[in-house]
Amino acid sequence: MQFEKKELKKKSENLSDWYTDVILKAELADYAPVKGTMVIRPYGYALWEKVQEIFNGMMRTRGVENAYFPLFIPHSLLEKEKEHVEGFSPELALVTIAGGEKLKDPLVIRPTSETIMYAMYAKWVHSWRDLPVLINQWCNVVRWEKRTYLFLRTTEFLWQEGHTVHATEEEAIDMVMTAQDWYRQILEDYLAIPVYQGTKSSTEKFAGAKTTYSNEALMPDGKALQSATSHNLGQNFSKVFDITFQTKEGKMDHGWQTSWGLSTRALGGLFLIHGDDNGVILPPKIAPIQLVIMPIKKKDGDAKVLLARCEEIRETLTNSGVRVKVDGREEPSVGRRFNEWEVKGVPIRLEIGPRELEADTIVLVRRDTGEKVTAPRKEIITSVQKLLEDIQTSLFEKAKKFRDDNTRDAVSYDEFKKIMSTTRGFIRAFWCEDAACEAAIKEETKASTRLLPMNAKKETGVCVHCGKGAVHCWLFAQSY
RNA sequence: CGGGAUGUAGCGCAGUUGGUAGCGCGCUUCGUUCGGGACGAAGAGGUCGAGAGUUCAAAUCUCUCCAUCCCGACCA
Repeated sequence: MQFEKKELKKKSENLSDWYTDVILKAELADYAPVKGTMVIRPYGYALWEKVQEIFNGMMRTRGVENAYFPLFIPHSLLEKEKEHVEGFSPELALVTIAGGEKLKDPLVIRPTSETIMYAMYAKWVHSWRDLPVLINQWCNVVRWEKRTYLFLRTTEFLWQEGHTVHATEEEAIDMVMTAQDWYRQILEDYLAIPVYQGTKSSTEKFAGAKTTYSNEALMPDGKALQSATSHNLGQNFSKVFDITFQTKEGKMDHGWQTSWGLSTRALGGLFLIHGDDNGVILPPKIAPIQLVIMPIKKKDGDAKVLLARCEEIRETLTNSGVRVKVDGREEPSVGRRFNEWEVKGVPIRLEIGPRELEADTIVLVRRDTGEKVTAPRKEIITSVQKLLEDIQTSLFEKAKKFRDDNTRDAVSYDEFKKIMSTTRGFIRAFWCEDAACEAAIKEETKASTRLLPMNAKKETGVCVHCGKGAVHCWLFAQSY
């Protein structure tokens, strides 16, 4: 519950120590008994609920409905799509004994739900009239990663996975693009995380997908975080799962499918990007508490009047849609409580004491800059709303500037290597699109292809590694 | 799965040549405080990660486990 600021690690000194420290101290999450798992504590979960609320609203505009499919998947079902099972088998958790008996067909704890959902879709889809199928589920998935990290890579994590079936490929592609746009909005407009969007190389794409679209964000240490992905599955799965339908013309066809997911990992990116030495900084649009009211009590002041004023302010702001909390605790001391809210990243602190009561003003302090302003109480709603907007915008702008400043062109391989051994960040470079070259670059520099930017024009160039002809500039970076 | 490190009060740590456990913070109670980490007084809190061995005696020495964290290969 309590913490010492002097124990708080500096973000500038050691990013990963700082990150872990801040997550624990801000009470966002805590380590759980099983290695690689974590408890998402109420304050952290509130962020996830906010993401759910926003994303559900987006999905509704396209008629995507929520449903729930089982946690257990028969291993035989997973094996149906060859690439898919190969992609996931190293990280599967299997249930081999249940009810005291050894199972003939082990149960897989879902690493993703394509197989179980599509086995069901096959039962439900017969006619073009049954299409499109537009289903999303919010759930947990398990991937037995060797190396884990709070939020960014945990053995079990929460996500949404949307799975759709369409009558035509055009419609499926349109769905994927829509999902990509939703992700851009969530990441950029709400989490204030600027992203590059584009397609994955064939080695980096989702196991079983025709095309994978990604949203890549840059972290302060110059590594890229894949923050959400959308897949055009083509007919790969519908063919093995027999999702067939009769067209208007009376012909049989396989459904055209998409799947797309956003996980709690995005929250990890949020903490990494916006935090500072004093803790996390939450963008106002996603912050569970946008403003905390701190009454400053004085021995000779009238506590009742002060607290009544705080209540009044709370009500005024709440009615205008601001998420407010009054910190009327007697202990610990004011300074310490200031720091608690700073670690938790509450965007605005409102201070009110005898001076403000006297002058009928309030003091507003920004979490991101520390800037302190006094405003007339009458203008509180506009002052607060403007400040919240400013904070939201400036967090995004700051992150975007960092991302842009750390996106570089590499013409030669020496240049490429130099960037990777110094600043890292995104590198734009020609690549021949040969997987062997990609692997060699990764081996030698740690950088992998992140994506081919959307609407990338065909150009004439030579591969930064092998010197053979190349038609596209790809984005490279070391990934999380 | 390789490499490194660490397990002693809630957290951070100390504990010498083996002698039966301590410090800081936090926690509880009372009082005075409160505009950036207040103060006083009185308290509570431990199978020293687990097991085995050596010894009159083990937090300390030996062995075997286990767990966690960090660094690499795999990944949202």
